[in-house]
Amino acid sequence: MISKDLLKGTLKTIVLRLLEENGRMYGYEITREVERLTEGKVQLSWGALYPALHKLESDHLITSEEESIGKRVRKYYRLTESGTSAAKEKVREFIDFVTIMGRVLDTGPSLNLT
Amino acid sequence: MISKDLLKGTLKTIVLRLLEENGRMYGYEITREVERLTEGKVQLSWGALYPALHKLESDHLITSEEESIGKRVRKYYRLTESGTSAAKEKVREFIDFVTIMGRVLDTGPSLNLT
DNA sequence: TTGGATATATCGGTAATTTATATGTATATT
DNA sequence: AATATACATATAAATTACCGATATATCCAA
Repeated sequence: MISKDLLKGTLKTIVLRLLEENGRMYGYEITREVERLTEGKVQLSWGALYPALHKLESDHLITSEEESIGKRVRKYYRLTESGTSAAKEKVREFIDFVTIMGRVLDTGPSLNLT
Repeated sequence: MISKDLLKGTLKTIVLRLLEENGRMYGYEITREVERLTEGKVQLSWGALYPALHKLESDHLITSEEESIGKRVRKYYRLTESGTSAAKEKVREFIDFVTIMGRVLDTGPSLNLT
């Protein structure tokens, strides 16, 4: 299990990057995919994810389209153009962060940036 | 300038690791050292640092000794035994975090862990 | 003598997140 | 047939780390 404190501030980065990678996804699917990729070490909470998706949408970084699955409604999200830029920027930001932290923590060869 | 959101949760890791590296340091010195190491890209705030130091002390991870510099009092901190373990653990935790995030963000060769 | 660097400290407010709760459908188990 | 679990979205209250501002005081150089 990854420290929740460290995960703070990474939610939007994760969402944007997954959407960039997969084209379109719905909320529940995003949490599943994160669990799969992290072997259960990261579990997004509904209480954080859905408000984050709403925020990204109101900021016009993603758009949604509802789809009916039987009687259930599923809400698919995809990146807008500015969302795509935002995704790239966020990932770059994260890499910068790790680079700098590696210097501060002097982690040596265990963390190599190219 | 590194995103403040991302920096959340890293303060104690930074403090513990710097103390591990340098033996003993005082608060002001810690902020200076972080600024130096990050070329100004990370600036710890007093409002975060001092409470964090107090917390670490009350958790017995660090101890303090006051030293008089002229009429000024300077408060040096150093790791306790459990603080030394905590420092190693925190750094390990951070590396785990980065490893997992690299997988989620699929950052490719720009972020290599060994 | 005035400003900037040194040095520690507290406090109000903010914002992201957690935990809990709500609602309803679909499917598998017993 | 009943029950539990997975699917699926959503909100609200409480928590908590952190930022920005403020306070206090010394030292030193221009």
